Amino acid sequence: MQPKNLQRLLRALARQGLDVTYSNCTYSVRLVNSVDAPIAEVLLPEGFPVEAKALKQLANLANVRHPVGGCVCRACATPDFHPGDAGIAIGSVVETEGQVIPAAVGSDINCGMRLHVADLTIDEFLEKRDSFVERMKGDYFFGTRDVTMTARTMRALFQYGVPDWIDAMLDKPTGSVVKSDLEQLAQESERIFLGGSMDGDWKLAPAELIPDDGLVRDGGLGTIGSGNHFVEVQRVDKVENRALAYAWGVREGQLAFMIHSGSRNVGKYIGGMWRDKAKVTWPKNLKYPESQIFPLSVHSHPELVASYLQAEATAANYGFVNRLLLAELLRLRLREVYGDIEAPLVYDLPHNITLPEGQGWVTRKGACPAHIDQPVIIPGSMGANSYLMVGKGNPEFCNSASHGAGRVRSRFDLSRRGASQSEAELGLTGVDCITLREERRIEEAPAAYKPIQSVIDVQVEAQMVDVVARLSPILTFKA
DNA sequence: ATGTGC
Repeated sequence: MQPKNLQRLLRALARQGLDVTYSNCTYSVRLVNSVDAPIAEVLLPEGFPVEAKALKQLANLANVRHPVGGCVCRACATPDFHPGDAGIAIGSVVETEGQVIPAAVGSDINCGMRLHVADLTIDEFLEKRDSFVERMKGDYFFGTRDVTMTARTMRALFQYGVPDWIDAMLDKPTGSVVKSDLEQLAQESERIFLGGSMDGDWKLAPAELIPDDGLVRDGGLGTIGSGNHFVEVQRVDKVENRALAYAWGVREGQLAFMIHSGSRNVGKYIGGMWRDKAKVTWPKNLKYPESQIFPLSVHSHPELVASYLQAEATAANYGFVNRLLLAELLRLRLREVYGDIEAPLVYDLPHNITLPEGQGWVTRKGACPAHIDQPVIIPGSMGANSYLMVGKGNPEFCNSASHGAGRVRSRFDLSRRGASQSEAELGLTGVDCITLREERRIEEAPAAYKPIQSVIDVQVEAQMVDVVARLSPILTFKA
């Protein structure tokens, strides 16, 4: 950006109550009237406009402090940063001590990414594409999937996630998923972030999903969800780090599939409930903070902090199992159509979660953990490349990376004006999107997002991550 | 993000 324009922009931001400086693709921001709050940093690819609303939301987040005790030690945002409609920007990371901020995770708890590879060439895949797609449409769109389980299995899922869910399934097998190899699933759980297991309390999960006995009727598990969620078949296009790709079982030319989904209605329920519970802990004699972001303080409500973390964990566990089941359905159909091929898990990790890190907690909303030597999965928008990366553990950006390319046009804007734009203008030419809803293709069209390459490049330059492999899209399921 | 809203 031209220095003259930049100066004008920074002055305009100052008039909106934001103290912003710029250096080396990084905006440093805080509220003008809050010099004691930590300065939050935002890395953005050069040439992209910075959104005042998102900067204001980030500065608000950095400013959250429970009057009884607790603080934000650090806040930052990743280059896919954009405003969120619940007062927290997507792409925000916040480190706290003595307090947790339920709203900073929001309702999409344990939204995350899962990647598998398969030894099948693209030509072999495309030969029977239509038959494969029809089966997947049945599973993902028409509810022909069958992932029933006993009430006891559901309690195990909420309490400790993937490993205990597998144990309970082995004990009392139910539903079509028993056709898959549960022992293999148990071995694979070491390739899931935290083993796919967080310390939950099933009593804090939505009660209607846990009957006293009998089978659970749950419409959420094994469903993609809407918005930017997807299941995509891809090709391993280019390996950039041969040693790591080999260690992770990834080779050029392989078929891959990538899953972007979360905890569905469970996270929505838990997130909404605890955002409200946090508000109630604000001291009665003090006026609410202007940001309307409420923390839970360890100093005043230690039992609520512990319960919130356990409640969040039930939703996180549900999210891990949901992605596992989405992958398992795909793997079952892959075997039906293409024969008995392996499709091993590469990695599964969340980008919407609170984790104990350092002296307190790190809460990421639309930001991927990128600790040193750990796998990172960054999806591009529909029709664009996705990336398997490795974390570099950069403390300046809270050991984090982006969770995608980042919106530049709102869903509303696309649904209102997108319909009148051509396929080419929306960047949809050549995109194979399987969906029952035409508006989904438009709302999530490539034109709604930044180009992924510049978002990847700026993070590599900032030493947050390195590229391991580039993946190109073959076809995308969007519900 | 959400069997949604503008």
